Amino acid sequence: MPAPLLSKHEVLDRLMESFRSHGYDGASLATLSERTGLGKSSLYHYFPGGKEQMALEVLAHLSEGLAPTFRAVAEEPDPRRKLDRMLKDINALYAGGKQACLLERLAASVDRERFGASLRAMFDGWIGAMTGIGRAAGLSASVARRRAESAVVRIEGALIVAAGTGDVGVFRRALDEIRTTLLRPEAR
Amino acid sequence: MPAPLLSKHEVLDRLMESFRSHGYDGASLATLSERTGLGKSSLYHYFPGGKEQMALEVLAHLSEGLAPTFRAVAEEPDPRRKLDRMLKDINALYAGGKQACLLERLAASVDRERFGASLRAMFDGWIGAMTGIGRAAGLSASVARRRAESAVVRIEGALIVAAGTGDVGVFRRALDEIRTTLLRPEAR
DNA sequence: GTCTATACAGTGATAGAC
DNA sequence: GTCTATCACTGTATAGAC
Repeated sequence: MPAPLLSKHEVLDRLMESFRSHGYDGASLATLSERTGLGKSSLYHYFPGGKEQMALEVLAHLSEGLAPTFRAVAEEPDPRRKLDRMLKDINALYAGGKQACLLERLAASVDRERFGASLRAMFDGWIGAMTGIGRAAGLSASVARRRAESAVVRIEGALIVAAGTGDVGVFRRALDEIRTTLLRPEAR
Repeated sequence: MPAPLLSKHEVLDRLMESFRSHGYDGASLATLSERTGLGKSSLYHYFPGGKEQMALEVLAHLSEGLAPTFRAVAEEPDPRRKLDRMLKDINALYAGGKQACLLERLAASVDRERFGASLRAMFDGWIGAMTGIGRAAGLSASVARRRAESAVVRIEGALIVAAGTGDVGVFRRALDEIRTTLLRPEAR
């Protein structure tokens, strides 16, 4: 979208990075301007709705960025490899537990109500994708769904605890736990 | 501490409530002043260090508020009842999943580095208390500790996902999962 | 499209009267 | 101890030149 420096893709990447590291309330237009290299005016040219619109578009951008992972997971026939692919991409997305989650940052913001619908859609899509992995492994719908929800819960929680304790090992152990439990056969 | 209206205990309660609902960055001195009924000057009279000091003292206040629970859990002889007591108090603290966690809010703030040591101590204390429950049930130190960490991770994550999806059922299910798995005998 | 300049409310924080 | 008034600054957001 800008003729000159950055593509819209790159701009959204940098905005996302800013929101993730500073939080939505903590990211000022000054930081956003600095990180993107765009003046405040240019920022408003692209996002007339201000910070709120930026966050909304960043959410959509993240959703698009996640699509290839979800697609690859859906197309991979082997359940075990579905899960490995998902966990690998998640580990990369959060830089091994060092990077915060955009969804959490927005869910904790003062404008959270404005993001409600988008956040819900993102969480549901994510849990849905994890549910699909369990289903492919032969789990019942209810168990697959319950475990998927638990997996997403652990990932979000691990990021918090890792940040709070300064120990990214928490995140690694959470992923390991998911790896060894998500597809475990149901007891009967 | 104030001769007139509110005790320091009550002031800290209200500050905590403000930080939890608005986030650290989202809670302005104006809101803090309104919620406590204290003018900004009075606020600075009690907390010369400003917002940062308020958050630090609120953390200490929370720690004191949690002490009775931890003590009761430690003194209760039956492991099962230890756990039930802990989960009951946690459920109350977070209002069944409707209230955010102060630790998360501070860990996500722009001033997070200033809270680092206190946050780490709080998380460690919490995980330690949960570990004690597992130990009392005969679990090995390593398993008890791993499960305790996982429990705290789930609680934090469930609060995020519950807020993001608008479904407090997530929180209830997370507590249920902890109730049924934390003390499970180790496989051999 | 991007720049400089700026409006104006709100921010954290302080001073001094009472 | 609390008030009113105010500080310097940053916040989001716009206007208008180029």
